[in-house]
Amino acid sequence: MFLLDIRYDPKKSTITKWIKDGTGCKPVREVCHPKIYVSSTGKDKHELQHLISSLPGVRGTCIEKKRTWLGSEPEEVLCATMDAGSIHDTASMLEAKGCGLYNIDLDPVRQYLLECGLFPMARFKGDSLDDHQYALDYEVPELTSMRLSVTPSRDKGIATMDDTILRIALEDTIIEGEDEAQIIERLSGEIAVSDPDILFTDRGDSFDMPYLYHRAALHGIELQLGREKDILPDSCGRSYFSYGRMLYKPGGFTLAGRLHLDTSSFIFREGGLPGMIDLARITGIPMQELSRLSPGSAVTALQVNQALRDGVLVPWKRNLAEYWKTALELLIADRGALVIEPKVGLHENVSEIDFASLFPNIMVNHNISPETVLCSCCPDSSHRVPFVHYNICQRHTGLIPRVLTPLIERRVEYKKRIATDPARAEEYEMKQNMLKWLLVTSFGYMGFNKARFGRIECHESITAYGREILLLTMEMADRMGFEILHGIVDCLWVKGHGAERLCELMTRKTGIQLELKGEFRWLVFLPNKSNGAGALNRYYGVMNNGKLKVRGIEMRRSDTPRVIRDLQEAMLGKLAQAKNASEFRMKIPETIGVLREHARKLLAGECIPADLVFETHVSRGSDDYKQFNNQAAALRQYLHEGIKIQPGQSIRYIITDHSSKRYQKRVKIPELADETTVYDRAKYYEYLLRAAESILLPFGYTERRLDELVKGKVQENLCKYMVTDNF
DNA sequence: ACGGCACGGGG
DNA sequence: GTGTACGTGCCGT
Repeated sequence: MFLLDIRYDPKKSTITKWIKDGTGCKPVREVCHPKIYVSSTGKDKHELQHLISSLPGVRGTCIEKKRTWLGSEPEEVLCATMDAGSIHDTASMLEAKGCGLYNIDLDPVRQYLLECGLFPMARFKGDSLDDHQYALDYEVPELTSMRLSVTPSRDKGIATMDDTILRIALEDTIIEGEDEAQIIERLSGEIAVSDPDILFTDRGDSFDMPYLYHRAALHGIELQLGREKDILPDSCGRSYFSYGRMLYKPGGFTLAGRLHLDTSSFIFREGGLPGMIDLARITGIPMQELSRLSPGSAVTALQVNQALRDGVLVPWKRNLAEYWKTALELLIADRGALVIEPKVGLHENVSEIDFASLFPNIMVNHNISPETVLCSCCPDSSHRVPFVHYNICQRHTGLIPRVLTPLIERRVEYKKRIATDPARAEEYEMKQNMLKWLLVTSFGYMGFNKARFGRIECHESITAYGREILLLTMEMADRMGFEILHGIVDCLWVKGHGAERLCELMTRKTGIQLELKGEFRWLVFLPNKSNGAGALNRYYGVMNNGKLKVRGIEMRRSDTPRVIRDLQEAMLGKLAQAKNASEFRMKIPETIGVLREHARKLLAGECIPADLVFETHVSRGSDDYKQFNNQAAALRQYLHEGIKIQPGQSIRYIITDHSSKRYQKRVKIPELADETTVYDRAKYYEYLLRAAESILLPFGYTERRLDELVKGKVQENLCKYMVTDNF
């Protein structure tokens, strides 16, 4: 028997556990009230307890000994068992009275699991747990799954909620017909009969699910896709700022007793089902919630779980959004990682070397955690952070290292098994990849002003150690006769032979694995187009195994139309045939030929609309754009069709007349395009030249020269002359 | 010239 | 329920 899913109903204060065994999946319910904690800070404890006991929604109170911050001694605090619906009002009132409040926004499901020592996908024997949360070898239930997708009639070209359902595909079954109500009823029937554990969709929360329930409601049908009456999301989604840009998260259509998983969600894409199950087990986050989260939330969950197990309460962070760094703080934070400007141009015999999980390893090796950096118990410690000279606790291992150490070890073990257990290599690869992402995000969280267990001094300390390690590596490389071409954060590009030796030496010296990522037959670092200096993260090259590595240029961007991507791929394809630098130079004229052919096709109007589409995420609503750009024009066009795009959602458009100030003329939404739609050839040609320039700029080819070459004003042999002269 | 707007990286 | 900051290119005013 396995714990497939678990959810909380705040109205009825009940936990429902969905237990799967050989015969099916059944709900087991129990009443459960979440707990909150209150510290009295100077007031009389018993008077406060008396007051809280009398508040509405409070089921009971008691006094417990807990730590109110990492590393502090346990003290007496009040614990109130609550109706979930009353928590926020009660907390606000007590906060206004000057009380400290804890565990306020802890999900009741996670509280419950932690208290019972349970976790998603855990195995039972009878009534008792027969599993271990952090086990590496565990049994996974045999899960049955079906893929669901809905096709709307697209009456206006673009899919809308007003379209009738054209067709529903449920795994191999196609449901279609004249009568929409019948289609919906048949879907319900098919799912009830097949009774799958998982329903896979492609972005089902964004379209398929809300659309299906909306159509069902129009016919007065109460659609049920879960194993019990569905609970629909009460909000239709929200936009939020993350990763430096606006994102949009639709309301989650999670089902009762059946897992609705989106195959294009980040966690599924990166970890697949094995990675997601592994992560659900160790974080204690149920599969359906987990599939809708970012790895940062998984990291937070691990930290919160560890803190709670240590008897530490989680402070309520209620004004999370209203905090901006001051200029001084920004100055401090700015002393980030080390960057060496790349040497622009073509290079041979280059090795890329890179420290594995540098920042997580630094946090573990140097015990970096909010309560250990600048701790008050060892102010005179000789263990100091380089450059900033903070003292670090020598007596206690911090929360962050205690969370990270098992993750690092788990990943190392999975990586080992990829090699030793080829039959399950793919599964272990997905699991280790998922863990890699947790490690990557664990660093950024330290400097994140909204993180529960973040602290800017930790962030600074980590980058300080990072700088020291990279500087040491550069010194060693220099002494061994390598030329340093470029370096960034945890990675160096060095010119010379025998980089393995350098890796071995530095691994031994730092205790962190320095890996030889690859040796390049040749490598081109590209200049910044505005000032000509070496651009960080813009380069391409061919490794010894023949694989092309490309970073930063147009073809790597998600908003680049296919025509541009195709051009760059074709040009680089030619260059990739070169075995060394001199062959590379000989290949350049061929890339001009490639450009000429692509340009001819484009200017002749032979490109198909699908290849011309720009797809971007909008950061604001249609009215909030200060400038009339392509995005604003496309948004207006969507709105004209009755479609409201939320900030963070993506739009698609083709440029039809880039200089036009009229939104209907400037761009065209591809679904609305017809035979009369004509793309802006001059503009796309300009983009084509720029994309070619991105690749060839170090060799003297500017956009203008490329234009002349394409149009045939300059002879090709002249450009050959230029090339050989360039080095 | 300068501000507005969007996207990247990792293995 | 939520990673930062920054580099880069291109566009509009």
